[in-house]
Amino acid sequence: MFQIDRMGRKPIYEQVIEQTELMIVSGVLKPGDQLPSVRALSQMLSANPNTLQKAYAELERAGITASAPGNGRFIGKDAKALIQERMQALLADVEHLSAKMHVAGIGKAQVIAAVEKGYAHSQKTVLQPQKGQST
Amino acid sequence: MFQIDRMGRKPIYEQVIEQTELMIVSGVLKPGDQLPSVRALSQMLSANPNTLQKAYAELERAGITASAPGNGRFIGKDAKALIQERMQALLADVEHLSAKMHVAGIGKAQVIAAVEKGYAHSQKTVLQPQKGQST
Amino acid sequence: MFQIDRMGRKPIYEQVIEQTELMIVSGVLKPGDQLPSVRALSQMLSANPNTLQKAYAELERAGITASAPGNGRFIGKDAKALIQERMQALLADVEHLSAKMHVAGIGKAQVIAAVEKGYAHSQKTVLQPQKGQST
Amino acid sequence: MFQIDRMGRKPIYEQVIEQTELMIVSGVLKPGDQLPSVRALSQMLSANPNTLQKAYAELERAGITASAPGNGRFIGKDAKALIQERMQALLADVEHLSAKMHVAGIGKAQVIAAVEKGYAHSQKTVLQPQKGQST
DNA sequence: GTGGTCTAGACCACG
DNA sequence: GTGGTCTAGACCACT
Repeated sequence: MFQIDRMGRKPIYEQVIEQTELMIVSGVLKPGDQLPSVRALSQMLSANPNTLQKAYAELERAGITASAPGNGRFIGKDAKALIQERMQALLADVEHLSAKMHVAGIGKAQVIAAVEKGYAHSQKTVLQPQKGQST
Repeated sequence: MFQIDRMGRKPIYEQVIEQTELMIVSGVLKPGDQLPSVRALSQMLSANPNTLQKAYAELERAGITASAPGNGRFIGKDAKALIQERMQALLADVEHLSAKMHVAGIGKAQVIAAVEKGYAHSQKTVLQPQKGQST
Repeated sequence: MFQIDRMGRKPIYEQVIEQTELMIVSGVLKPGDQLPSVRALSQMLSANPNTLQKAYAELERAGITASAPGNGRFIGKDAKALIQERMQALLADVEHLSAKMHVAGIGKAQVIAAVEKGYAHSQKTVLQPQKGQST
Repeated sequence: MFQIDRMGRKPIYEQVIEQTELMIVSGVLKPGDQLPSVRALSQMLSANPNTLQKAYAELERAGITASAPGNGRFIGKDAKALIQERMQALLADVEHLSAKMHVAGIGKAQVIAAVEKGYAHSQKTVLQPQKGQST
């Protein structure tokens, strides 16, 4: 269910957040679904419960999940919309990367080809954690 | 000459590296040009000399600069080519971002529009440090 | 009869207590009236009987209700007075909130306007559980 | 500088957040000021560094502070405005409390008197942690 | 020195 | 069983 990369700069809790968000936005997890408990998830990933607690806390703060103490943690009603909205910010990243590549003399065609490739392989690619931002 | 952002996750030494590379690849700095000394730069940026030493060391390790002890530090002959090669890795980032956006339901057209925008404003954009990689 | 919010910080048993008190103090429930049994209420709210047991126990401890074993649970004679007395403590909360707002530069007029608004809409407002005490 | 109440429901990290915000909004702390380091504060309050880290992280997430790793943590430029905006939410609490008191038969005059009292004693009151929300 | 992350283990309140 | 808070102690990267 989760795929964690312990090496690499990206902290575990961020990976959990990102993958949870992707599962929501891609429909694997739906509003009302219950998330694995911190303890259960901590066993699955063999990570410390506190680390997962931190991940979940951040999802809750963003309004993506809601917790009912004693009952578990659930995906909120507007989770998908909230995430999609935040994902719009990725466009700014693409823009910035494109600017760098332009300056570096990389043809626009190559960049667009990369975009196409991403759209083609999305399922396979997205659930694997990326190795490390090369910037 | 350098524009650094003290707040924000990207470490100062990485910002110095990136901006130096961008200045080389965009032709502002040419092979044979001399870089400011660690001490001089440390005053310009009011940053710790160790920090800049680290940045320069990494540039040197990558073969981008060469130091003639006692004479200063210069941009290497193949600097531009080396950097361009490394920048190819950015394509993988674009691909990964595209995959995420596909899953999030963001249209391919929007992504390509962002690419176009990046290619249009490259000069203005690139020298400003980006706020934070959302990935 | 009861309106409970499962998400949100306020525990269910406190919500039951508070709403029971409000119904008493507002005259919806009168001394001698019988409360629903733990089992019945647990079905109505689809909540754990232990939770409601806890709520009732606290009401009883405060002298607001009295149970005749085997006969049910009834609202005590002085229930209203007792609750009103406890509600005086809310004045301290208002005072504390006012102090914070003063420091924050919020005008006294705005605070008083909020009080007026509360007094105007009391019926509608009070039976809905509040989202979260910001203090 | 900080006044912590270890008993009572309100967690330490929330108390630190609240008191920091109050110090900012009341002008004791100004934009650009440096906050005590997590380690220093952890000694002052004889609390665990992680606890304070959590408090500071939340302030940062809200845009109230900014951290420069290796340099310390500073109060952001718009800190005061951000907090004031959030404090507007307290008006809703006042309104809700007022509604409850109306139902409980507490005179509006008493409530307004409490507001006045709060505005009068704000300095003394606000820096002391409140004992416990009576609701 | 600074902030940030992680582990380990404990305790509490809630249902 | 659940989530939430706290402590203790460690490690890392950055300045």
